[in-house]
Amino acid sequence: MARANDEAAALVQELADLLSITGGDAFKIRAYEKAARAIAGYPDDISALSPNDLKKIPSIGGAIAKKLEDYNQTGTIRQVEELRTQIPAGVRRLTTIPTLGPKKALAVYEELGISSIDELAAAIREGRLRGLKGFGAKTEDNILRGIELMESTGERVLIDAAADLADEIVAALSPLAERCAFAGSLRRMRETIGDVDVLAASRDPRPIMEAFKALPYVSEVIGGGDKKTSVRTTRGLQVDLRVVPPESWGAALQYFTGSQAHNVRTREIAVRAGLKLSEYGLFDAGTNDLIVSETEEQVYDRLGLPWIAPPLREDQGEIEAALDGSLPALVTVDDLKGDLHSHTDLTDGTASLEEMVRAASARGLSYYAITDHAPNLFMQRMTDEKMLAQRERIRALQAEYPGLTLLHGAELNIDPDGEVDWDVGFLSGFDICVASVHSHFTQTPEEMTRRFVRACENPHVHVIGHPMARLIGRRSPVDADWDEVFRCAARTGTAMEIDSFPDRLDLPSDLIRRARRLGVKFAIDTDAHAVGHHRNIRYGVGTAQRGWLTPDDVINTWPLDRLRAFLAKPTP
DNA sequence: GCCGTTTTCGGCCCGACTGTTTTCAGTCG
Repeated sequence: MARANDEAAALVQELADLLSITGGDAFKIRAYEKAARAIAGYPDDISALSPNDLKKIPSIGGAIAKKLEDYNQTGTIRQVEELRTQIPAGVRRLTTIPTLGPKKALAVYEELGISSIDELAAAIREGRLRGLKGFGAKTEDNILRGIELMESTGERVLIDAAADLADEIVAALSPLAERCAFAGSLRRMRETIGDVDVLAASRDPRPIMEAFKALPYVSEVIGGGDKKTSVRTTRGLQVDLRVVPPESWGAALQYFTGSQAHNVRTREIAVRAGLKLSEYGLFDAGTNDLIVSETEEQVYDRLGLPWIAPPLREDQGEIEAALDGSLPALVTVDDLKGDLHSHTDLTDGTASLEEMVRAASARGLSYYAITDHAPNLFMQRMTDEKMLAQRERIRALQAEYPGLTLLHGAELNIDPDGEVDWDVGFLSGFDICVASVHSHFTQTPEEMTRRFVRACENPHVHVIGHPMARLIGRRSPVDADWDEVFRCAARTGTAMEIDSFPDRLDLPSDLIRRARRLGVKFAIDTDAHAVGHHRNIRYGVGTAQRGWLTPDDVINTWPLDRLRAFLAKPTP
């Protein structure tokens, strides 16, 4: 995604947030929020658009187009700057605490002058919120729990923020280096990233280091020499750049990709073979002669191992599997033939049916499911009539896409008892149904387990969407006896979703491995709400790889006829 | 502020849940 779109979207979203704190018109605020999503999800660079073209973007009218024009010319939006002088940034940060919205944030700011999360936590502990209208013991409790949840992710960022930054840095430095790539936890596709590691190969590090320090989004140079420079970006993320001689590339990439536990294991193997492995290469321990270092493949090969894909490098059994030749042939983005979960502007998506289908076609998919929300998620205002009308539009649109089979589906809501929207008659009209938990997140594990089991036993539920319903850093996963749920999913032929949204990545990789061992099949979906969300598929696939999945484990790598047979579900 | 097979004004994302109240405000999806 173009950086301008993200920055402009963030400014418009900030405008919405600030207005909600100052008590602006609710409809206006929603209009800004919708516009922010539209900008972020817009496929082309908005900084290249004229005011007239800006207005053609859905949800962007004259007023917001003018603000975007302001952004294109000045790099900011005047009204945002003005509101910032009234509401400190810390107050807006307060609204990111779960259960604390704009009204309560304004109250603690105006009554007690609190404008940071730390101050708020201290004030609660000192009992200074007592007596404040609308704040009771439970509220205090919830705020403290929310702060704790946020702090548990620490300074780490979601994978898409790190990946976008790393891609940009690699693109900027590549012309100056013989090779350039990101390594570290990002290359291993961990779900959150603490700092970004970039590796470059060159005989002349200095120009690369200088270019790196001069990047526009670098706010602070933390330190640096000839081999390594560390900076902090304007968004607070630390980036380490290491430059190595070209002949050390493979060993360096292996070393800086980690994980540390994986590296300990590979170095042990080297030692036992009379070798020494470092970031500079694989050496003879006796003579110190360099043996190999140019590619990762050479390094692993000389250690008697096949190349191990980075997402597996966690010392979670990959060394043993490599030694006995049982490493999985991991699923890749190219293996995917379809996407089974997507939304349009009929519910909370920002793109039309036609735009979403065009994007799916551009991905080279051979089947694509439209799965808008079902009526029990009341805010979406879904009706039988709307769903049936959408089906007609899909059937008509199909004629334009001979190579792409369009499936009509829905994302059903699993209610507290495990029931879903609509009766059997209506459900049987869909090609595919995803079913997800969207409410009652705090049931007991027993209730939650029963709920999922009942959903899996429903012959019209094919995929359990984002099963843990977590939002990384914002909402804890729901609690269930997952082994029990997975056994039921395997028995009933219900797939578990791997939702590719960077703040979901759900199922997470550890549970994917558990589920796979119990015979579960998976669907790697984008859950796209905008054209641009299709790009998130790389994170879902990365998570699947961390879960050791092969194409055979993933139903949307299968040819359509095999998928359809799966969707028929076995009769109990 | 956006939008239009209800077309330049009037509707739009409303109902459930929680925690605070004692009839409802705030938050969330």
